[in-house]
Amino acid sequence: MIKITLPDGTVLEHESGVTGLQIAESISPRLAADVLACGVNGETVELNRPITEDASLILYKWDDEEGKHAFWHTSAHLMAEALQELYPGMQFGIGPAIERGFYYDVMPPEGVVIRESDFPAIEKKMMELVQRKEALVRKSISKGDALKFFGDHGQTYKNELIADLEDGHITTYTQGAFTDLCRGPHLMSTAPIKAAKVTAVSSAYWRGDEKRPQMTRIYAITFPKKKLLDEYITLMEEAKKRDHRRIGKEMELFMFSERVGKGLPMWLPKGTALRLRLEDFLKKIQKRFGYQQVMTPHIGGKNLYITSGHWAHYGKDSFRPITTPEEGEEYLLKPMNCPHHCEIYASKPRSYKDLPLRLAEFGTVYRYEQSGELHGLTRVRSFTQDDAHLYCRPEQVKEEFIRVMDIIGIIFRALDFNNFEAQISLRDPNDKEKYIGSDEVWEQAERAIIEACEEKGLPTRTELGEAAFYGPKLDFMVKDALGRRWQLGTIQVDYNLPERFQLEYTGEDNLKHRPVMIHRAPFGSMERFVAVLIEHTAGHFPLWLAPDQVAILPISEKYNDYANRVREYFEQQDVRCIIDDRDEKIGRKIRDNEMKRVPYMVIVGEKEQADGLVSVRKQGGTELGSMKFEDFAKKILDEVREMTEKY
RNA sequence: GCUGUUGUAGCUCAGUGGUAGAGCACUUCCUUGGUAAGGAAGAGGUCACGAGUUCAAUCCUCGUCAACAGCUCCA
Repeated sequence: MIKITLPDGTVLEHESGVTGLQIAESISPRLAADVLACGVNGETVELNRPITEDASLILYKWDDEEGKHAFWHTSAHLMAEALQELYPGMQFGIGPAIERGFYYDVMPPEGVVIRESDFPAIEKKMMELVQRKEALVRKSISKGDALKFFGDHGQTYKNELIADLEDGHITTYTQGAFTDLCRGPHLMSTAPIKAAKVTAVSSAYWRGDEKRPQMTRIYAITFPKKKLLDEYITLMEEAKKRDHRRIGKEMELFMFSERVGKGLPMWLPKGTALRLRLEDFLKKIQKRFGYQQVMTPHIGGKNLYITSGHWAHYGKDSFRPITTPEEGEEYLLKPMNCPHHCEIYASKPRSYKDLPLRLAEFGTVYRYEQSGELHGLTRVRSFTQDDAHLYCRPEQVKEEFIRVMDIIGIIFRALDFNNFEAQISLRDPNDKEKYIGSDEVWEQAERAIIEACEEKGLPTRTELGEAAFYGPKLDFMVKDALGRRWQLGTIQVDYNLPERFQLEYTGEDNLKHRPVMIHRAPFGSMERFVAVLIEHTAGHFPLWLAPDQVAILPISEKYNDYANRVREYFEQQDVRCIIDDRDEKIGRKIRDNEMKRVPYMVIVGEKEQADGLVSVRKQGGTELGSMKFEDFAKKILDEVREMTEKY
């Protein structure tokens, strides 16, 4: 007999060789029907894998990540089986489960291109195969046999994978006529898959390497119930409606022009006003935290970037240098603000008493992003960083770092970004060539970040190889409407630029010392931040940011005069309002996008006019009753003050 | 940058080898008194741009530009 410990601490006794499924059956038939996979001593395995020793057991259902993962991983095999039947000679790469669904990288036979129009056939074939309720059979196989088997089937990509695997640890899974190299885990059979949708096709480099062949990547998602698929489709449609590119156009926040150039956004009046409110908000906070605003030019001499190391690192892939009538004179559009700020630091002798020196600038920078990377406002070629550089003594690094985390915390709280992730980005220890600076300073910088996060108790994820070339960073990531991750706030510790710019301060000991530099941008860039904010709020901005705060609707043209009087008062009080006063066109604008995202609507008619009132509704329809329009304006201003001043 | 898809009215999109359509928005008129409206009429387009094939190209072919999805990249 062996002991099986369940997550709630219950210990069950079972015969050795018992399976997860049998244990589920012994608990309840309902559970046995729902369970998809199980975790044995922390390893996710199939339900029919015999358990032969004392173990902790978790039964995973659809609602568990592990359950979904096994479900979608099995679905990837199912799709591959379908593709194998539909396209004989298809070669397979890898087919993992992802956050939402799964994909399979395939190399179609010569001349075959898979298009969106082929999706229904693939879905149909998958559902047809499911009817056979095929079991997934796991088999350990020797490296030699594996190479021979997949070689015989013309699967060169699989063999490339096998070549990297260790003999004795190779397993395959077979369902029906399809056998795949795979570690698992899987469902016991394809039977629970009740609905499938192929969602996209695109290409992907084999093993993520630009120099290797491009394979066809087919994305799909499956569900244990048809209803869940319908819900998913609805959800995706809803998400599309929140796309910042769409809302930005509707609300007239920003635009692009082919003639200006791709990736070069232009802020329209309403978008500009919104952005300026965000900037003012941050400026106020920064002032409190001891920052000083500076302003620097949009270009800098080429030598500046040779000094900083950016020319060597990015020069080739940047906007080309600007030349002048002067022979040999070259300027670069600034791709970041740090070198300019370093020159400000170096402009006069600094004492330890001057530190930390905090220089802030809403600095517009220009980067020649690959054309395929451009995406709405989230990835552009000109953008404004809410940048600042802190120059401090080495022993001040941690405290300064923590103070920046506090600022980011304030911003994220004020805008209700709760679902962010903090990521510590370190350098790739196997590719030190990519980075500048000695091991010693890198370790120092990495330690400062890790310790600061620990001290603040911030849960983080660590990514190797994601650091900037001059230093490690802490990034705050937020997801957009479609679940794509974007980096917003960033804090970077840098021992290298002070070195390259020979920055110094005089210490208490009257000797010269080198300051440490912290780069930081709580929003990241105004463009990206506003984009994510739009998707986060679906364009329903909080009152203090909303382009228009109140929509005024006269009940008929007779009350236009009164409505206009109300509007004038609101405008005097800096309450942003929009009025629908077009003669006899009652309610036209209301329906229109111009007004539908306005937080408050006031209705004015006979009884309001008589008593100097407005009837107030909140967006969405909640009636708030009537009140004096002066009182309502005050209420709005109070509400705004409350939102911004508590931070 | 790579692979694939797309580009038709302000917006969302349909369509055809013989010079173009819908819904919403817009303009005008009508209706509408507690409301995030309704009716009628009208106005809007070098069918992204350039070249080729053709008697004839918005449609077919090639190129350019831009957008979208994914990959690679992201100071």
